[in-house]
Amino acid sequence: MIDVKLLRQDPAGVRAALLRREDESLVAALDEVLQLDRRWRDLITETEQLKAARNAATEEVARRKRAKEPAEELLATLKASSERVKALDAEIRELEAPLHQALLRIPNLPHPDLPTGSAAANRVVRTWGTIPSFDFAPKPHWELGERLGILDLARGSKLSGSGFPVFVGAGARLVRSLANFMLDLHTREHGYLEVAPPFVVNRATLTGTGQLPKFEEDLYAMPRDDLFLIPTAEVPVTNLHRDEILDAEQLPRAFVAFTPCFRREAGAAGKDTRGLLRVHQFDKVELVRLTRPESSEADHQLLTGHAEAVLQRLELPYRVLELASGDTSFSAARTYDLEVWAVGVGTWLECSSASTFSDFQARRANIRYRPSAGAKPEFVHTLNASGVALARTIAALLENNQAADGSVRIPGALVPYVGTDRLLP
RNA sequence: GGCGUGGUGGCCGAGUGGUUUAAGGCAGCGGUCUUGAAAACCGCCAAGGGGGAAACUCCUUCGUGAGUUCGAAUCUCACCCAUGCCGCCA
Repeated sequence: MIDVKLLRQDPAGVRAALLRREDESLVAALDEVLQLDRRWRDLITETEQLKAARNAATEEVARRKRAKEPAEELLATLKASSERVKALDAEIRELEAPLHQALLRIPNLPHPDLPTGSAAANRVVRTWGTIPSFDFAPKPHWELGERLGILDLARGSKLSGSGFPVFVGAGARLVRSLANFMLDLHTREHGYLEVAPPFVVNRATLTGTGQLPKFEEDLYAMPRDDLFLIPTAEVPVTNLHRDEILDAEQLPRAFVAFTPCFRREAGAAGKDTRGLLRVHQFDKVELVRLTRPESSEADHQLLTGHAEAVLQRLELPYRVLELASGDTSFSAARTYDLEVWAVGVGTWLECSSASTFSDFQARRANIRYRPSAGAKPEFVHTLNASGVALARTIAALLENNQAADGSVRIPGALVPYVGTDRLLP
């Protein structure tokens, strides 16, 4: 949620910042908020003056009752003013719901340093590793996976529909190995606290991180219980401290969680959907940090580095993209995408997204900290990065490490986990 | 699913219609004392919002919502959450 006070102070500045998201409809949304807020403040001022008078009179009634003095004429006037207050309160409540809803649908302000424009304006920050070359035509991962007997897309479709891959044998073991490798790296070397959260969450939790109310269509829902499957571990983990006031010494908090992620991918049909490129369920190791505002930018760099370390140890060539203002997601202020090159499909695959949300999620989820003892609570900054998503990483691993005979080399960092250095057809 | 019990500030916890402007304690902050610390004692310590240049001032909040009343933490109704026992169950 953006800061309403900032919007009141500098509506033109906020409007200009939001327009960098390349969404013209935001002008009307902001105007609606400003108008509702103006009306709300007028009403609240009037009502509070009335209430102050009423409270004073009520106290006088109490005093007279105790002193056994008559209070009938006061009670009569109080009845009238009390009814007036009740009517005004009702009017205020009717304004607050739409005001709050409108605010929840306004995205975060993009960081001033972002390149302006749509995805075409995304900036390559750096690249790492060497793209492998072959003296044969490299196969896509779905062919390699079928041939190795580790990936069964057809039976996944039978069970649940397309986009629900089944990993079998060494494939299932590879999934487990990757999860353990990443969790070990982040807990032992990067200082993260491992969390095993629920995969099913309520509306308040999804509102806290920004998926609701605007993106309900993207979620798998269980209407009978009004619960949803998590699209990412970011949702339950960021919300761990929802409605809490943390001590300054508790920051930064650094969590790592391995969970499945469920995404309806509504409207994405047909685009890059083959094999493991875009699926409805995939596993992901997620990193989440809660920081003091002044250290969030440095933390963002650190966090991105932690995700990169995974790809480096897996020997996967990648590039880091800084997303342009129009390509940065709803809640984020700034995002670096990590894209791995996959030789079989011949494209960059997004395996991680490392974002800072400034105080946007903290404001929604009401996550605060006390800068020093006795000081006013302030909102923390929240950040997260995939560290990393498994499906596309497996696609790249299979494709980049394939041999002419269809076997696949396992990178050294994974060998202790997988128990072999090569998968054979 | 059935029958109970409960939800009060950062935490614990008292409070059944009007000096509750929420007792008391813990934690925290400041002070006295002390070579220093602890202890003891004294004081300060909820959040959100409105108005104001500021000093300050006002309003709201006792799980949530609705109701009764001049007035609700307290009474009524509904819901949510937690918890105990029973039932079912990996």
